[in-house]
Amino acid sequence: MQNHLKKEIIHLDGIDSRLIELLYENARTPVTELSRAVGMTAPSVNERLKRLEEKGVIAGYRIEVNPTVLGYSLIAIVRMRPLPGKLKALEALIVSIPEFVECDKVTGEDCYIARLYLKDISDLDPILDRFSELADTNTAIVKSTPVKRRLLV
Amino acid sequence: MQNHLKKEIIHLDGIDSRLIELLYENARTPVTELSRAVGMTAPSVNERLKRLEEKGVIAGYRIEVNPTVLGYSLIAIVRMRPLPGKLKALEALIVSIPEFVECDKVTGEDCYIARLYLKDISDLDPILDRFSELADTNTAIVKSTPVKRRLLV
DNA sequence: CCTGAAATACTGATTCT
DNA sequence: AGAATCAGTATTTCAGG
Repeated sequence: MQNHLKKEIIHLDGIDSRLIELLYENARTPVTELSRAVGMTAPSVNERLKRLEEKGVIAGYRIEVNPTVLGYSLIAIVRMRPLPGKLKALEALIVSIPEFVECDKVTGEDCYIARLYLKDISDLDPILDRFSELADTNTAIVKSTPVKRRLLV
Repeated sequence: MQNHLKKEIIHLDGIDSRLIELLYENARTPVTELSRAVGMTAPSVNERLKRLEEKGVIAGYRIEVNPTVLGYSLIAIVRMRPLPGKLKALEALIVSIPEFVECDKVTGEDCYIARLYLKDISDLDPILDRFSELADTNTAIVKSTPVKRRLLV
């Protein structure tokens, strides 16, 4: 017997996949337009969306904000290895700085890998200085993004 | 005279910021509801949204899909350094594999940093094997995500 | 999953400040 | 220029099958 605690995997049919694709392109697409695209009525599509939300496939509807337009012209990837006893403090500091827009805790030598948005390269050092007592850091500047965050499948 | 080619920085007032916040929480919020939240009429809010789209602040409306529910229970961060003469081929291979949902080209020793979704740890080696002639790779498994991709500001 | 109808939301032209 | 009002369409959301 399989483990049914939290491990149920959802399988999407062709119509669900298409709906997800369409909504990834434009999450504000009206249900009536979606329904035309998949050859169904609006209430049916609405039900499917509700189901996809309930099952957790659709975790949310978000806007994508372009940080460049707001003056954040640089992205850095910062890897951090906490100094002895500083792990909790390190993580708390990362979380508290809004310019860190994402951070993963990982296996291996580096403990944290974070994505940092900057208005200017001169903003980098003041931020990294705040970590000098907490971690060894290694910073790489993003030159381009060959794959922009995309939908799996 | 300032440079007006591509470098104009947009400044948001309080209402724009609030609209962006609300739409980040739920990009399908009806304009009428947004208008109630910010104390304006629906057409005014609609104009603001159009302006934010035109200026490029709002780059798009997306859904957030939960990969775990679809069976992708592991995330890996893969750093890659191309072997001599293999840079183009390496980038092309990364782009061609849908499980790489994001990839940045960066300064420093590692040339690429990519995010890889996996159904199972046993799927890792077959994918990395495809890179054996193209790059030295370094893989870290994500244990947790202290900061989930969030809005700047 | 569909039909049909009621409630709600969107869109634009126009006016006002 | 940006915001309000109002009227005409379009969309969403239930009911019932």
